[in-house]
Amino acid sequence: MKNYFFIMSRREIINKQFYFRDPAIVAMELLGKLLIRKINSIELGGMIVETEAYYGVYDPASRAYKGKINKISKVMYEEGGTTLIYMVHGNWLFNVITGPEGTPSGVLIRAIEPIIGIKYMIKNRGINDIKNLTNGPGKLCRALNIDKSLNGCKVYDKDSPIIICKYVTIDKTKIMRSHRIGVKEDLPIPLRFYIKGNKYVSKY
DNA sequence: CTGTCGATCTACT
DNA sequence: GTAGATCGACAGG
Repeated sequence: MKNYFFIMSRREIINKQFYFRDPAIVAMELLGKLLIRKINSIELGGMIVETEAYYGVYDPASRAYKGKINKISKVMYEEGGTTLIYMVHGNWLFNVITGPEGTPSGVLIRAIEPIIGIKYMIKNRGINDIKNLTNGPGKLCRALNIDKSLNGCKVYDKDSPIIICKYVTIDKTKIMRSHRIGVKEDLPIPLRFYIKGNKYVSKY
């Protein structure tokens, strides 16, 4: 745990207003932030290196495209900074809601770089390969022991089991964007953001 | 690359 | 009750 004191000295939870903005802006600015999962007294976490933005009702790839039709799309209407977790293809995916209450948009966290509690993540994932620990949306949920019981948490609340903190600032020239992965019908603008050259990004 | 396994929800029998 | 769909992961060739 070589950077432990550095990390702790930097720890500062991002305020609620951060999430009350356009999902693409939030997705971009979440790169380089620290995602921390608290389980009793232990902590697991890492730096966010890949995200995707989703625009509620205007977005055919969004679960809220057809309105408040199920549990997932209802959570999307909650206020910014709320967690949204749902199952796809047998994997939990972790999202953070953006915008004020009533605007169904959010950011999918696709990959993190493991930093805190790596040995516990190895245990949760059942593999030793560090670079494959959290380089995918389903993988990072398993590594951090995230499931639907964590739906509706506030990532800006210090007592929440999942929080997001300031960490490092990513140089604009290192922020790359592309089209989203796995969606059948994407919007014309690229909404996937990732850190150039980071080896924990899921693809490319 | 290709197929299989996967947990949950929806929409029909 | 169960088939079908879904923003993945993995093993195998």
